[in-house]
Amino acid sequence: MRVRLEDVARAASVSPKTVSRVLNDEANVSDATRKRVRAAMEAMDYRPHPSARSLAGNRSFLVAMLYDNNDNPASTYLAEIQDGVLEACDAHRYSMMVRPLRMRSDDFIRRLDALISDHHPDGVVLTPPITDYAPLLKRLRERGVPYASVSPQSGSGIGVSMDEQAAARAIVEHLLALGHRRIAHVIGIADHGASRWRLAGYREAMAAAGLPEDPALVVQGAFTFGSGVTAARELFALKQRPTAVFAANDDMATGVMWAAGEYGLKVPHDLSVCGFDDTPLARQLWPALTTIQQPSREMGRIAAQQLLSVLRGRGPGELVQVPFALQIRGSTARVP
Amino acid sequence: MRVRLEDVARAASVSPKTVSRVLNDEANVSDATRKRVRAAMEAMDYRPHPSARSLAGNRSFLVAMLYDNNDNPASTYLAEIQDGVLEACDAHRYSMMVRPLRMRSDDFIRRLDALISDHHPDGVVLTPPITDYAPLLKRLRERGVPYASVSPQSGSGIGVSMDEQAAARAIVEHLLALGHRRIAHVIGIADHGASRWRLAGYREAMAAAGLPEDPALVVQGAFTFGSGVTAARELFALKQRPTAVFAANDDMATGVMWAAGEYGLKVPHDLSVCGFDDTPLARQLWPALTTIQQPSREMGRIAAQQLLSVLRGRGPGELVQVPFALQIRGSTARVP
DNA sequence: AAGCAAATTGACAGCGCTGTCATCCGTGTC
DNA sequence: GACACGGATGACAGCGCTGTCAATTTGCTT
Repeated sequence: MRVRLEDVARAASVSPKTVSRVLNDEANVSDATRKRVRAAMEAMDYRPHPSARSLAGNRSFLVAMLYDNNDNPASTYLAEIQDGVLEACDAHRYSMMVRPLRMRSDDFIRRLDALISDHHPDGVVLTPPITDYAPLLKRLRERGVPYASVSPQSGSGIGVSMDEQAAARAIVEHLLALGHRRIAHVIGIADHGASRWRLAGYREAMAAAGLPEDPALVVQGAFTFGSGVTAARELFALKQRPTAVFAANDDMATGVMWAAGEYGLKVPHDLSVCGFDDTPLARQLWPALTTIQQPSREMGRIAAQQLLSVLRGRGPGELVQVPFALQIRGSTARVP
Repeated sequence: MRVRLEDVARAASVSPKTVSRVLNDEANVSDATRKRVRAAMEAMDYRPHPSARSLAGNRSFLVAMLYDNNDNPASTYLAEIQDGVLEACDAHRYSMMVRPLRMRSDDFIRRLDALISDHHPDGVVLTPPITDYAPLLKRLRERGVPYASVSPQSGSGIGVSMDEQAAARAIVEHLLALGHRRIAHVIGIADHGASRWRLAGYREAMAAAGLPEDPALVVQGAFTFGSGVTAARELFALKQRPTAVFAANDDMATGVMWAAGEYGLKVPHDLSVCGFDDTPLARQLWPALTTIQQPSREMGRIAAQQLLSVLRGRGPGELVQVPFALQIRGSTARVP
């Protein structure tokens, strides 16, 4: 039937324990033995039984990816993160499970506890916006579950982040360089780190250009297409319309472009628009959207890699900074 | 430390085996005993150790959801299915893992085998378009892994489906009722069941209205926003423009609306547009999109429930048909 | 060549649960 | 009242692996 560790041991003329050592990359196995065992495993197509490993070794080889399904970011973004996490887990033969958690709900902690008790993940990957939810982090530490975060607001811990503020600054500087002065900003959901950083970058660039902030040009959105449309209508109703709009994400930027169409404004001739994220949509629009490319998939992978590094006893892990890329496309042009 | 089955047994003054019986809802336990054991489990907040259960019982309590990451449908759709599957699995304390598989790739079967050998799922949920990939189904049967499908092309097996052809017919009939005669259709990716059914429904409705098919009005798309834009430009370039466009999904319909804006066509005044899926986007557009509501989340849940019914020995499972709902919104109006 | 520490290997128990099979008990039958 | 029978319960081994610790071998040193 199934090939067991014992069978490999017999084939390689060593004890089961030695095969176990090779399987787990432990020290104190001679090169010759290691090679022999590896060959036997290969030849027999041996697959360790995860439950047996887990039961005996008191570890699950399981990583849980947690996300907020209350007001979570675009599903595209999460799907890409998930892909990256999965890729990293696969590489080390860890399995991955995804778990939605309702951040604002009362039984958040109880559900977290249930997750841990029921599935025993060796570690978890946190995605925005739950990367900074204090009760969550506290409980994870109490229960001794290591975690890595994608774009945490606090610059500490392990995981991956991108300098979103610098990216936002860069995109606004791009608009400034095109001669724009009345540049509007559509903010994302209030307490998300992404919203804060992008707003901060906008302000920083405007201030550096010596432009006083005009409160009328900074409007609240909610990361959705619809909120972009609404925000844009508000901006277009102004006596002094902006000549450029920087929306905190691509979905809202698309909404702004949509609203521009309604008002008979041609993009980019009458209005420059830019977003943030470089979703697939950004390239499909016409004109294509100037935006910031955020390597979501890779960020997922890196976060998981850092976590795995800890789980596998390969060093403490770190907070890796990934570079952003300003994608200049057709939706931005010189000021009319 | 951890509460084990043995501890519960002691508390309830029964043997471990009896607790095991209660845990697994087995027969031959008296009501009194069952109640007593349940109470003890509750009181001690007992959580069975999944690996131990799995090892001893030779089952994993794991469901794998397979999807194609080659040309998969919108990530929103998959995310919703995933949510539904997860919900059903949670309800029965099964865990779920997601696995992307590249349908066209050479090592498809090898990867599938690896998945099974490495993780031992008790069953799998198949999502479009891999619901009908013959080599996959064959291998699953060979290895004795039960599966349930979401919207399989063949009307057999267990899982969930929706009468997409009837839905497409209904939406085209809606356009016909509004007086439209030159109705165009934008097809989805060629070999997907969704594309075929929706096209068939379109044809059926047109034929029933006595309208001969005009090949120029049926253009190929690829389920993406961009392909919708391209297809629409093609249609708008026609000497005799359509007065209505039925796109095979909302993303493409959005592309059509976008292109209409480019051409100075007002929706719905100059052009009616409708889609299929009722993605969140459909409601956010202005005008909001007339479309078919497909309960993706629920479909995921139902497919998983059918699978679980088999896994838990609760009957053979069936192919459940869910109803669709025609959502009439602002994007369709009487013919000009 | 003896002596010693370090590297390598193996024996064995046990992780927490379930399958198998034996035992026990209450009920109905004649 | 003896017997059969089915339902309820328990004893015990073992799922496939790893932790612990002891045994053995190797490589140096003097």
